[in-house]
Order: sequence, then C-alpha cells, then structure tokens
Amino acid sequence: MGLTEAYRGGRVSPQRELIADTADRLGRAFTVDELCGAVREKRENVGVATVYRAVGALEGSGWLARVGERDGSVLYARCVRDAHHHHLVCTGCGTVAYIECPLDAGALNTAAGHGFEVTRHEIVLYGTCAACRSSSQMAGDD
Amino acid sequence: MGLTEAYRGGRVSPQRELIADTADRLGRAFTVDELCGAVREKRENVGVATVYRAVGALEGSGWLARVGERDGSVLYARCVRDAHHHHLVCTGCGTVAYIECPLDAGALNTAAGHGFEVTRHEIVLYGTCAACRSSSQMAGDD
DNA sequence: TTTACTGCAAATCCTTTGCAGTCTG
DNA sequence: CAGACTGCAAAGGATTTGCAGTAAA
Repeated sequence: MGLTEAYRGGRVSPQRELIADTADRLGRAFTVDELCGAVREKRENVGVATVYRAVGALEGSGWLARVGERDGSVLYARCVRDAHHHHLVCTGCGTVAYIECPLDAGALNTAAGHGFEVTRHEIVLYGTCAACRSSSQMAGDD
Repeated sequence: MGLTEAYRGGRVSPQRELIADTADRLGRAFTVDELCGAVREKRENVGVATVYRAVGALEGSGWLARVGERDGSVLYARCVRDAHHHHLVCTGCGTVAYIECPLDAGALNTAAGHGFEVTRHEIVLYGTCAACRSSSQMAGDD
C-alpha cells in the first residue's frame, strides 16, 4: 500500500510522509502523543492536531489499527497483514504480534442463540514478550 | 454477592445502595453519565464524582464489568456470571448477553510461539438484538 | 469516635475544532 | 487555482481530585 492509499487519496504533505514513516519505524504500539514526540525529533513544530488528523486518516485506510489503550490514551500500531486478525501487545515495550481471530462458529452460534447478529468485535491480548520477561527477571521485579 | 462485598468491604451509604440498585435495574450496558441520570430520577443531588467512585469500586469487585465503549465513554454492565466470560452488546439498546471465552489453545499457542505470555485479554462483540432489528425494519432504516 | 463517603467545583488530560496561512495536485 | 493540510490556540468532554462536611460502623 502506497502512502496515497494509506491516506485514503488525500494529499501527502512532508509532514504526513514523516508521520507515516515514523509510525512504521517505531515498530511497536504507540499513543498519538508518543508518535508526535518521535516525529518532532526529526522535525519540530509539527502540531499535535496534524498528527491526530494523520493518524485518523491512516486508521481509516487500515494502514494503522487501534490496538487497545494505555493510561487513557488509544494505542495504535502499524498493520501490515491483510486478512482479518487481532493483536497481541506487550505491556512492557509495546511490541505487537498478530493472532488469528479466535471467534469460531460456537461463539457466533451462541450470539445467534441470544437473537444477536454480530456486526463488529474487538479482541486484544495483552502480555509480556520474552525480552521484557527476561529483563524484568534481571531487575528482580518478579 | 452482597452489597458490602460488591463495594469491596467499603461503606454502603444510601447513595451507594441506590447506585447499585439502579445499575441492576437498568438491565443493559450504560455509561456513568447515563447511570448518574437514572440515579438522579430517584434522588437528586447525587454528585457525578460519587457515581464514578461507586462504579470504580463495583468494577473492582467484579460486580460491574467494562463492556466496551460508546462515543468516547466507557460502557459498564452488571456482571452476574461467575465463570470467565465476555460480553455481547447490542449497539441499539445496550442489551447485554454473555458468551464463552473463545480463546483456545491455538490462540495461546500462537502467542507463546511469538514468545508472549498472555496476562490479560479483552473481547467484546457488538451487534444488534432481535428486538432492535425488527424495530429498525419497521422504521425502514435497513 | 474514626474515617470513608458525599457533593461541589476546580483541575486534568486526551482529542477535536476553528482559523488564517501554506502548499499539494 | 481550488481546497486540503498545517500549526496554534481554544474548545470540548470524560474522568479525577481537593476539600470541608456528613454519616456508616
């Protein structure tokens, strides 16, 4: 997916190019504020509103995905995979992994049994990645 | 579970009794603001902060559960079932149904394969209940 | 009597919006 | 050129916090 599609046919300003590039390089889940901070390391004076608007567009095209929240802020992550899937987020470092959708016929049948027609679902798994577990062991905070 | 346990051993004031009773009677998912409005129909001058604090306590004991969000506000619902489960929320009227946890060995193995140790997960299914579907058909907004 | 709970108001904090100016397409 | 994007600042909205007073235990 090119940046033009990522921005849903909108214009690709230098700021938007930098924002997408930065999000991509982060390689982990981030809040808009964190992304904004990272962007400003390369170019100062990028407004928060600009980042919020860019993230909104990137989310709309599926280039970014919401992967839960942290301390009241929405967490986003670069979403490369095409097929339907969900995310596994390390609460320590934000590393993200993909997982298959665990919803099976059983779950949907249960919903249908209740008279529900499922239109949308949100699934996020939080955990600790191997690196964070070993570093916390070394620090003794287990 | 009695109210004392629901409030985690805290004090049970008339306000807290009313708040729990109102949440129970609502019988659907609600935001703190909605709950506060319903509570005030019975007793005015109940502060929002009081409701927020009560809901926080009720959530901590498992008497209430977060079941997603709507328009930027957290959605809560009375949680009766003991065993681990998740919720199905009608986006029309807020009706809630329980569903079994769809996470199976496969999903957890995938996580383990990525080096992750899953500590927590959030699953919410949104949809429309039979009543809302039929009423929207009658209204012609299908 | 102790101290948790209450109501009110102020404070936080994330996110959105309004505007005038700039720059992409 | 038109209008989409930008930076700044103000607005908005949900939730939290500070405080003095009240009341559960």
